[in-house]
Amino acid sequence: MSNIPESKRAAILYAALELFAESGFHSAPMSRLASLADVGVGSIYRYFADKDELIHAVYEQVDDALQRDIIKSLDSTLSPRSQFIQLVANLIYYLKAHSREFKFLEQYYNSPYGIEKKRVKFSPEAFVDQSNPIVSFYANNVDGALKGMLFQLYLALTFGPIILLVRDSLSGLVVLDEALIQQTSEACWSAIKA
Amino acid sequence: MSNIPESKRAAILYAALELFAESGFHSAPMSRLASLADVGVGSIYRYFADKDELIHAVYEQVDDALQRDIIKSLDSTLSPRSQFIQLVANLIYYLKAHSREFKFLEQYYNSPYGIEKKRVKFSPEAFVDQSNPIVSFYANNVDGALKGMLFQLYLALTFGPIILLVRDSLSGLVVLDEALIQQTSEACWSAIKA
DNA sequence: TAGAAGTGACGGAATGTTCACTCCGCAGGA
DNA sequence: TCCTGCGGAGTGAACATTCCGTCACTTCTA
Repeated sequence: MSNIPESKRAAILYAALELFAESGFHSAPMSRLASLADVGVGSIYRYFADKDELIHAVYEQVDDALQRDIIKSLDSTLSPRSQFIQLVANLIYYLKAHSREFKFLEQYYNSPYGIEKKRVKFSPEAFVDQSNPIVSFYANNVDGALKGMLFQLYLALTFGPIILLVRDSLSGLVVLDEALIQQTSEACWSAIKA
Repeated sequence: MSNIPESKRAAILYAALELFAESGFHSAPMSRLASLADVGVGSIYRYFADKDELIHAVYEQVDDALQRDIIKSLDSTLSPRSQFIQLVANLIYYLKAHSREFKFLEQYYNSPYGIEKKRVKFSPEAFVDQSNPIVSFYANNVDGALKGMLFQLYLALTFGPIILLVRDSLSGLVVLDEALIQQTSEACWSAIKA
């Protein structure tokens, strides 16, 4: 019950994020994970029932951190336009700086593991949950600044371009500098503003 | 040399598309593919050197068909706006109607298999290839109708939302009816128009 | 033209490899 | 001397790929 077990658990999670992001779930043997985390194979199973549980645990951690960053970037005293542009720009900066997390999330949501999570997080019913700051941004539509679209369409128009662009940036196809990030944020705003 | 071998090859490709789209590359054993295609395991290896070659062959087929559909949908006699909206709407219809192809392509481009293809197809250098109708649409920028952005950004703003929306439609999170498709096309246009 | 011999597509059992997961003995603290 | 967290060899299952006998069909020959 000391914090040593927790730090071992943390080491496993950290190594798992790196290995999964780099190699994909299917090419990340538990044995390789063990040596990367500097831990015996058996010890991994002391903290996680199986590989699936480990994958979900990594997701929870990554998602928590991302969520916290997004919330931090929203400032409801700003105009809707400024609020939105700040949100998009911040998100791009974050994902660019956390490429492991980005790659992991992409995999997770595109695998059987993440399907259920996606459904819960992004369903039309989730649109009612005002405690989520992103949801409430779209739902409140302050001053009628937005076009008045389906929640799903807002999400697609906002996150779709971001995802592709960050992907390209990680592949080296594009240099995501400040100017480009600004331009992207504004273009996304054009797509959803009234 | 009769056409029987070719039709067996075609049967394997067809079954592979279905199986890969449904189960993913890693959960699609060759044995299951064989029984789905109504073929012996050994026969698959008569037509394809290994699983990788098969995956790439499926990709070529799927991509060809998609390319042909896109080209068909472009009509350079229309205004840039109409041309673009038709392109987007058509693409959404196509992907919605060809969910197997869509799922396959998503997997392919997000796996080690497709990385090289993506680099070749979507690199900044590809922006010069005027024989590709999509490229020339952005590159020519008739009447200065577009904002004048990086090729990569055009692609992200156009295809990003489409991909997310079609994904949601396939998960049943959204009903992609004609009105929504129209709305999406116009929103994408707002993002890139001058 | 009957039948023998050759050809190559085909199926699927057999093989070897890779992995997730288990089990058992060990080290060190109480 | 217990007890507890640990490591890593061992186990069995799943899989890609190979190998070889079978069979339908063609070509040759008397």
